Amino acid sequence: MDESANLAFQFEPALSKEIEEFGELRSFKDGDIIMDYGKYIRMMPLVVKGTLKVLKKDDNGNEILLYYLSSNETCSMAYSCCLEEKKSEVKAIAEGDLTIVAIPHNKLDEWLCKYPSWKNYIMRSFNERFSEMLKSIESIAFHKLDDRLIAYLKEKKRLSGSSVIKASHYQIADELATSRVVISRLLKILENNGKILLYRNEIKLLHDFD
Amino acid sequence: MDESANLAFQFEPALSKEIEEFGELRSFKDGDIIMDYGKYIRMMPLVVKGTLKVLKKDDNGNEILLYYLSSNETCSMAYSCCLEEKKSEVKAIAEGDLTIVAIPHNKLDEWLCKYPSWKNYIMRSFNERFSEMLKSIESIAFHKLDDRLIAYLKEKKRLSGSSVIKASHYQIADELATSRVVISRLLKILENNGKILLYRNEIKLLHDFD
DNA sequence: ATCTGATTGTAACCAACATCACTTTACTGT
DNA sequence: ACAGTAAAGTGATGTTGGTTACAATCAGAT
Repeated sequence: MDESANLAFQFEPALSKEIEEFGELRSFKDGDIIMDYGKYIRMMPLVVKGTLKVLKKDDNGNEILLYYLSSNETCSMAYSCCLEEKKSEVKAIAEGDLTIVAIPHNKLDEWLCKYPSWKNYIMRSFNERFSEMLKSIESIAFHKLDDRLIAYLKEKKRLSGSSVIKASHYQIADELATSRVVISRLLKILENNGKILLYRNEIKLLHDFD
Repeated sequence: MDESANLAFQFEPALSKEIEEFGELRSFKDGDIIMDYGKYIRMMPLVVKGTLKVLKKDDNGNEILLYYLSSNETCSMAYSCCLEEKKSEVKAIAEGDLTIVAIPHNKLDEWLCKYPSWKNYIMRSFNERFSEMLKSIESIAFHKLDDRLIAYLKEKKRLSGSSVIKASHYQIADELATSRVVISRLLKILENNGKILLYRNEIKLLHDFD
């Protein structure tokens, strides 16, 4: 289990060994669903490589982006769900190629007391997720759509490492919980201001994209 | 430490004893600040009696309500902050009379492995807070202000156990991150529809308040 | 009793965004 | 090359909620 080596660095050797032994390395392709609404979760995913997108849907079927998980991060929601054998309240989708280590649920609790580095990792994850959710709330409650769109594009750039973002206006609208028409309009304004270039299923961020 | 007896029921006896020994019972009055932005948190509050209001403020000074904590609940944010000696990202205010048990931060980690009931309590708390935050995001992102106002009034009723809500329009506006004028308008509509009665600093929910 | 400040009511106006309707463009498979 | 489909552009129009401004009302202090 070579690829998980980058995960290992932050864990004590004995734990790394256990992760190698009990964790299952799994690969996914763009759009594959790792967690889904109402489904039970029996393993906790640690992201080794790639990006995992976490979404929340309401009763009317509207979906909104909660946060992205990248290398070495994990989904705290999954953790709680695993422990209590609860159904998932969120959906997690692979964004591009994705590799995770699936930790079986019975190990989670065991390791918590056995390995301080695991406990710290879990606690830090909880904390990071809270922060992300707070940012999310702040963004939705206080910022206008154009700001949120810019923040969204920046985040995409950061995660992909590329200033070319591959997504349709429709997908973006979905993740920001608005309509395609609105996104098209705002993107067009950004293009007119010389911030981006628009292509089909592709947005190129220009140099002075702040 | 008599009043914490209601907390005790869910913990194993040995832990209850430790809570009695190391926890400090504290009382607050309406409006007292238990946690504040940027301040370090050196103890974790368990709510014994009353209600604790948890808020988040953005850079521009806008504040929004995250959730309420009532009896036997605790603030997971505080937990993470305590562990890592981090500054608080949220503010917690007493809503009416409030009694808490303050758990010193050095015990948190110790008990986690020592007492399974403590670990379960903490994990359940994390989970509940995540759910609350998800609800909050859902509410802000997908529901219109009138729905959110109704939900807010219902929650107030649930927490206080009374269908008379004591709050000014201004306070409500603050917690829903909008302006006083807007809240006054919506409340007046509810009154005209026979759902509520308005008084100064007081709102009476009528029977068919759905 | 009167003054003062906080609270509430209300009208008018505006910006942001949603929604609808339709056109144009770009890609895909045959 | 052409049809079919998905994506994107764009105008018109309605709704929600934010803002400003001002009047009316109430409660507590002097």
